[in-house]
Amino acid sequence: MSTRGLRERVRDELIGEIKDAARRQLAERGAAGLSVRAVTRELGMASSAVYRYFPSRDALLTALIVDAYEGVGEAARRAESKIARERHLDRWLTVFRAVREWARSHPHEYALIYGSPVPGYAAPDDTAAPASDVALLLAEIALDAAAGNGRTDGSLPAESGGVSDALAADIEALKSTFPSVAPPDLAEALARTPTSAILHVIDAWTMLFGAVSFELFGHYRRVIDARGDNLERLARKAAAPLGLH
Amino acid sequence: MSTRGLRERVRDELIGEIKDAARRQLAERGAAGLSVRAVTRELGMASSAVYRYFPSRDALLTALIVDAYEGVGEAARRAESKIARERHLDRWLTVFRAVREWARSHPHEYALIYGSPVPGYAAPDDTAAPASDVALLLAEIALDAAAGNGRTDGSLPAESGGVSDALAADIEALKSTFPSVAPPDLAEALARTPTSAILHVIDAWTMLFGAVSFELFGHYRRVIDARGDNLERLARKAAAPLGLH
DNA sequence: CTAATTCGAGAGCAGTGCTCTTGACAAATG
DNA sequence: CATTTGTCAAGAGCACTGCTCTCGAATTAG
Repeated sequence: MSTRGLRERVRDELIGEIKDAARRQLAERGAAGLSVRAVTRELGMASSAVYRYFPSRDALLTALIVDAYEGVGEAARRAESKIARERHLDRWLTVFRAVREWARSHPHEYALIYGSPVPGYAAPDDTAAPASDVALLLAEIALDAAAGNGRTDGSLPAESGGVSDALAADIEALKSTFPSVAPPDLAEALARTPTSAILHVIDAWTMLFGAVSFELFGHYRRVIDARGDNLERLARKAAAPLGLH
Repeated sequence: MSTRGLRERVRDELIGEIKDAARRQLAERGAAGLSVRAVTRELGMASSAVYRYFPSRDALLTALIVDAYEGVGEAARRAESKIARERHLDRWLTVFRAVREWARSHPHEYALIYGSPVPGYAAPDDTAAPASDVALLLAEIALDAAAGNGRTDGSLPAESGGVSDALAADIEALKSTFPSVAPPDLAEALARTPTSAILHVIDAWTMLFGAVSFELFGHYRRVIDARGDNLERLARKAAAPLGLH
């Protein structure tokens, strides 16, 4: 029993070491420059040994993708948790800032998840939850703010018009997927949230990563230098339609 | 004279054939799978011959990047030019739609310019103009709309607050770069445009490519299916602060 | 017509992902 | 305790990559 557990533990440890070395390589040379041979050289093992643990180079990259999603999500959540709960706008802005900071300090890992998709990478189901983490965090803050603003039902303001039937149906369908990626109370509250408010959160999520990607991928070069200031301004703009000021 | 011109013409033609073959490869296997040997196989020449025309594989990719920038820009401009000039919102929405359509029909070329940057690629100066083409088109439409709305000075409404000094200074600096990327009359009109309006255009530009990237890179999977409808809604949202309805 | 330049082809180098075989070691079974 | 079974790392090897160099052939310039 314990012997078998030990064997598995050694295996898990080695998998961890491989991933760590691969992450170092990734940070230095980028995804295209990640070589399993270089990884094994760093670890002092034969290149073929890696294939006992990862079926292919792409599989190793996929493992790093999952970790990276958890990395951004945790960074955002950790920063946001330090802000007083009733300071809703501060919490919202903190999420934007934390994502940007994580991206700037892990540029290649960020590019791995929000840049061009890896060819052989078909998003596994266990990626769904961590990938939507930041969006859910934004939704949670928006809900808290609505509740704090005296709306006893805790719901966000509804708007009419501008939303096609197909899009409205999509959001209805989305609501039914929340229980599998969010805690029950949040999922339930979101199910009661108007479609327009959920769309505003999706917009904010899109704007956040759109702006961070533009910054990291060089599209703001010779356009905007004060990119932190710009993101904060954008965050406020995205928050306004949700009643967050 | 004519002989030398002929020689150069042959050279330019071959460069074109290499790029075409490379583009085909790019469309099939993506940027990571682009191989100069495969390109030369398709053209029936030796792999080493390519290096007479492109110093490296990355240089070949860079050439494709420049072409791709021109491709989106032209697609947007061509679609927008077919809309009656006074239908400002239609022109605006058409730009959004055209960029999305181009991206969906050239996914790998889109990923090349708006996805993770190519490692050995340092944006050359001749990329600056085509890269900002879509943003300038959006700005032009916003200006036309403001002029059509009876503002005789053709300027967009100014807003106060929310813009840091550093960011405002960036936009002032940006205004001085317009003459080198935009036609004189547009550059002049933009120089007279309030900072807040220019920021709204930059936001729209960010939102457009943020949403298209999210769609193409799979982040809207299991979130939104009616992505065309969603982009149109986002386009209207981005247009509103510019007085475009 | 000759000299200089340009060009394509081929060989070759160092590197890659990945497969297969071989032999050592540990775990479970008799 | 001895034997079988399964796991593992290592090494050789294949097909491929980007890229360099050399060597003739073709073309241009003087």
